[in-house]
Amino acid sequence: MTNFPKIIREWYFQHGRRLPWRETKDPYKIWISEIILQQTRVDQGLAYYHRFIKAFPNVKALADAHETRLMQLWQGLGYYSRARNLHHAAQSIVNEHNGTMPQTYEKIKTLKGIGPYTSAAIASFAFGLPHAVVDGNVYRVLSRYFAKPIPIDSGEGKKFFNSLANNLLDKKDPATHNQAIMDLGAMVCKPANPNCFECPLHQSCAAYATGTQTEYPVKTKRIKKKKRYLHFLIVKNNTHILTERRNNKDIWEGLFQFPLIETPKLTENHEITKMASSLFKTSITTKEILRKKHQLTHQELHATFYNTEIPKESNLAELVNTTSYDITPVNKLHEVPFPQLIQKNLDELLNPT
DNA sequence: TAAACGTGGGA
DNA sequence: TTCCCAAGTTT
Repeated sequence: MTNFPKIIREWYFQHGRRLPWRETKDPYKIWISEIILQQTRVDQGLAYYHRFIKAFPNVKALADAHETRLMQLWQGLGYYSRARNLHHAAQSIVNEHNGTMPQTYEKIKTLKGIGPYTSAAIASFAFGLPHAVVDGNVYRVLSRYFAKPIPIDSGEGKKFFNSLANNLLDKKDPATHNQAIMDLGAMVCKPANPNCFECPLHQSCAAYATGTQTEYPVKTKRIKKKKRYLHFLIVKNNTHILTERRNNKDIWEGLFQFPLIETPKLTENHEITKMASSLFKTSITTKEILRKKHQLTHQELHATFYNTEIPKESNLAELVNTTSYDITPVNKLHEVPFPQLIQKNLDELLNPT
């Protein structure tokens, strides 16, 4: 038997971080914080949390919002399906749960974007219910502490660590216990270079005893990346510029971009000019202005941006063959939620040197 | 069940 | 530069 819960609890009272979503029991705020923090570091999510709560102080405000407004607030945070799911879930809460967060683990988990981890987090933090959170931190802490070589990305591993975490859980104060084990993972039992000397558990940690900390957690899958070649066309006159919303089941769904031509391999400018011409009613030329490589988890994006040379006084609506483009005032461009690949290069694209 | 979904920081 | 990975979920 172990006094694991008692040890991490005392450590947490001394060393745990004070974070805004820990100062409240409001299920709404806890929910928002948990979604923001999925696959995201506290440092990266903190400012987004404050902006989001300010813009949407309650579930009704969120449910009533326009999706593009959500995307503006989420811009730069990544995994944009989180924002769409948040919107969907807010409407479910308003329409089917009388505007309040459901109060059992199973019911919370039925909401879009809420899986086992987030449901346990909300259930324990907001309602004090005895459900152990199992996130990346918990997998790491437990797999090291017990030196368990079961892959955490297997069905067996998930089941094993979930039941282990629940067996260890302090049923009298699940909220503190859950915060404690995650904080320990984030601050001490870190992925690389864990601070074992200051870890309250090191005397009984099986990995520490054998110096094998960095061998855990075990994972099986390796990710393979595919390369994509994206060609964005800057089409603007004196006042306006063409944009389009990404709607297909693909990266950046719900965000905006400049008119895109995608090719299966690296493509020369004159080829792009030919392909671009079919989008327009008059003949145009394209001039390359910028190339960027952009890494995603599963894709390596090779982006090329082109200035499309058109008469300064062109009527953009009459210039193009399709209605799938939006005609956006250039002075409103800063309000458009773009992926970082575009956002980070906006100034250079609009004022090419 | 495996694969896909973003971004930025650190080694 | 390149790789790993961080408060996971969906399909």
